[in-house]
Amino acid sequence: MNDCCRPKLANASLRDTETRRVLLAILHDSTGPLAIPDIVARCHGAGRKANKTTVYRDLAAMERAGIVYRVIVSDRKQYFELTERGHHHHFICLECDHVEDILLDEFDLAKQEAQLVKQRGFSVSRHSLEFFGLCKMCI
Amino acid sequence: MNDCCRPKLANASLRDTETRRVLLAILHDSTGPLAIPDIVARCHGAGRKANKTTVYRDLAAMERAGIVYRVIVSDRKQYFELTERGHHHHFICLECDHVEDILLDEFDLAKQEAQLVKQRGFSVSRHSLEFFGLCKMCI
DNA sequence: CTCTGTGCAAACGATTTGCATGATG
DNA sequence: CATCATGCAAATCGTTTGCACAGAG
Repeated sequence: MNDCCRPKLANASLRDTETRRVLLAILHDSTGPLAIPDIVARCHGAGRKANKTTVYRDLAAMERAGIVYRVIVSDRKQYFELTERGHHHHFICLECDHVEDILLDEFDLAKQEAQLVKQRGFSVSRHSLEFFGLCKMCI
Repeated sequence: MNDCCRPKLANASLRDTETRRVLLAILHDSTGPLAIPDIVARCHGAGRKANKTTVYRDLAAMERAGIVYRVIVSDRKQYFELTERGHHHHFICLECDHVEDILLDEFDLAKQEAQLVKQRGFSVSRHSLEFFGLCKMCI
């Protein structure tokens, strides 16, 4: 069932372990980015009693390999999602911390980035756009 | 010198204390949002040996009063800036964590927000847009 | 004088690190 | 069987809380 992950790991010269396969399956089944404590819980729920340290290290390794993406969202927790989901933005509920994907046209953000490079001398590698508010459950 | 802060505190029915005046002066002198550990250090540097707990509480109180704004930027640290700086966006250096203000036209972000409300049923109260990369010092 | 602000120590929660053991390729 | 992955305990670091004392209005 999780066999679809094997090539991803192999391509990245990462060893094929049960924990990594479960992690990828969890991210695959999610409709939005997940925080690590949550991922650890789901891991245990799925019958894989992985240690949190391992989860942190595996996600970091898979991020280095480009398989997962670290989402810089709100304070205090880091979220992860599958890179294959592609670039998009997020809506974050201020009440329950739920994070949901938002797909937008990239309007003139790219142009703005180019301008930053020219005018301020930064090297801009990516951007993130988040909307904050209350989700349907919390309104 | 910090007397300019007094009316702000009074208007918010917050007591006029040395720590609060120093905090406002520090934020006033900064060209971008500051993280609390940094603010505490600057506080001590300015001769006000305020306890970090007090700094956390004062900034929270001033945020409640609308005087300062809590910036949701990267992970693990919360940043603050003066509300009077107005709405803008940020550039964050991935190397040194330096945060700098970015002024952009609000292009169609407002329109996008309205769409979110209509299409997804969220209540959106604000957004944040950040650009990540390397600052001039770190390139 | 009363209520709010402050300091200190301890608690918390996410994340990281060191080290010994286990499994993969 | 060499190398990489894992588990466990302890350390870090930003942040929060409880409680007693001090200062502003």
